[in-house]
Parts: sequence; structure tokens; C-alpha cells
Amino acid sequence: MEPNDLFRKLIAFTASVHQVKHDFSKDLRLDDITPVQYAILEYLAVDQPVTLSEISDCLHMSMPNTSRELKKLGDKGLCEKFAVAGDRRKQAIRLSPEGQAMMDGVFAHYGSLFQARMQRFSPETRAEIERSLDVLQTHVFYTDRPKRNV
Amino acid sequence: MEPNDLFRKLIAFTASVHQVKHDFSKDLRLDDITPVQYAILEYLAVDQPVTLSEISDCLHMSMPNTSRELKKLGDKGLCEKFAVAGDRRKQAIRLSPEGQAMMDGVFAHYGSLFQARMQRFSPETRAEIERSLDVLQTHVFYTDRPKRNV
DNA sequence: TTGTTTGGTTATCATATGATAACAAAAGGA
DNA sequence: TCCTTTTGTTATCATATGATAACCAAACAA
Repeated sequence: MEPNDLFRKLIAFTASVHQVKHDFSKDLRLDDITPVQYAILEYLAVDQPVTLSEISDCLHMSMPNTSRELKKLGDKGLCEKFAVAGDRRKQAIRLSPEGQAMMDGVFAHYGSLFQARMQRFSPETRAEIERSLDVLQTHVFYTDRPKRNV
Repeated sequence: MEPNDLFRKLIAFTASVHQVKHDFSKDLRLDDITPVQYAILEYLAVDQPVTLSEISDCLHMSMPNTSRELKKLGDKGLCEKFAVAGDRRKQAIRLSPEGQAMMDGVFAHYGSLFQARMQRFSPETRAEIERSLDVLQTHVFYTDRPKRNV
């Protein structure tokens, strides 16, 4: 196979993943949470705790806008800020118990939709899928980001 | 491995893919094209030609908003509408030559970034990556959408 | 000490986006 | 024929989002 075909395939694959996630999230009831706010919550759910400037960097949004959206999330009781020992400028941010519960619900929703697709497969096929996930995540879809020190 | 771990892994994987695509598109110069407009162009690049209502369905946007954004793209010379034989209500939409050229450039950009990650791998590893893509795309990340008939 | 950088906030403005109503033309069913 | 559905358009409004300026306090470097 030509290398170019592999890149094409990678591009088509990322488009598919994006599309499936979009479809899966369609019937998700996230009342009162905007897409950007959801992105922050999802980021927090993976990497906790984190500083405001890290969110700003990783989600490619400006500090003022990050600060604004984070305040809204705080007002909704979905995340919390607390001081960082050693640097009084910084503040660590993490999901509140309510925010964590909400994201657990979201992940359970995705999980059940994935489950519907996995059900019909044999244990061998599932194992193959899992190996494929590992291969792609370690070789292709990793994020190389400077390590943080919260 | 517990089934739940597999779903967690799937969720983490989709988040990674999303993040990598986001990072890759960061230094992409798409002057004068908004995110929603880019999403339409990317959709067109994969599925061409397509009707307005199909774009509306697949991208989860209302017909009026789809119509509005499509007009803007037409004004920018990036896509074209033409009549569909057999149903005078419908209109097929496809990328214009300029739009196609632009998306080719975008894909080449993604391709070169992927290439940077693939370079160091042996042909065997690349083949394994390719198999993994196939496995996941056919078993997990497929979109089941009613077939269109443009 | 003084100046500079880092991390963050508040306010403000312009634009992008989502939602809805009202409309029209073609297709299709009875 | 008349009624309904499909496909699309235009206009309008509210909100979400991005960009920027001005500011502050803590950290840091000289």
C-alpha cells in the first residue's frame, strides 16, 4: 500500500470518529451547558486537577474567555477552584462532586451506545478491538504536551 | 478485562482522537472560514455530491442555518449547487474546484503531520496500524445513516 | 530595590451560531 | 382535484464565542 493511502485512511478515520461521537452525543441532555463548557468539563474529567492556563493552552482558548466560562461552570456548581501550595497566583481546578456525577452519567451514556455495537462480537473480536485501540493510541493518537506540575 | 474497561478505553480513545485533530488543525490557516463552515466543507470532501437536507441531518443543523452557511460558502466560491434530475426541489451540492483545492491542501497538512508520526515506524508496525484502523472503522466507528440517492 | 514575567480577572465589542416564524415551489397521495 | 409532505429560502432574534484592552497581585530576575 502507498504511504499516501495510509494518510488518507487516517484522515477518513478521524472524520469517522468525530462523526460517531457527534451522533452519540446528539440525544444527550446537557441542559444549560454550552459546547465550550462541555469541552472544559470533558477535559477536566480526563486531567484533574488542572490550572486555568493549562485549560487555556490545551483547548486553544484565551485566558479571559477561559476565565469567563470557568466562572459560569463554578456558578452552576460543576467545578471548583482551590489554591495551589507554593504559588499563590495559581489555582487548581477540578470537577465538583456534582460535576463528576454529571460526567459519569455522560460517559455511561457513551458506554451504553458503544456496548450496543460491541454486543454481537465474540470475545476474540473484542480483544482484537482492544488491541487496535492500544496500537492507535500509543502510536498515532497521543498528545505530546509539556508535562504539568500542579 | 472487564467490559467496562473496554468502554472507558473507547471513550478515552475518542477524546484522544479529538484532541489530536484539534492540535493538528491549530496551525492551519483557514482565513475567513468559520468552524461550522469548515465542518460543511469537510463533510462535502468526504461525501460528494450531497443535498442540503443531508448536510442538515448529518451535521445536526437546522435547514435555515444550513442554507445560510451554504450561501456564504457559495459566495466565497468554495462550493456549488446544481439541479438534481428527477426532483426539481432538490439541489446537489459539491465543492467547487477552488473548494476542492483548499480541502486537498488541508488534507495534505494533516497528512504531513501524520507522516511525522509514522516515519519512525517499521513497515510491519505501519501495517499493524493500518489493520487497526480497519478493525475499528468497520466494527466501532461506522456511521449507520440511511442511504441517500442523489 | 526596581523592573519584568506569569497567572488571572473584568469589561466590552463584534461575530458566529442556534432557534423560530413565515413563506414558496415541487412532489405525492387521496 | 385538494391536501399533505418534502425541500428549501429569507428574515429576525437571542445567545455563545473570540478578541482585545486595562487591570491586579504574586513571582522572579537584576
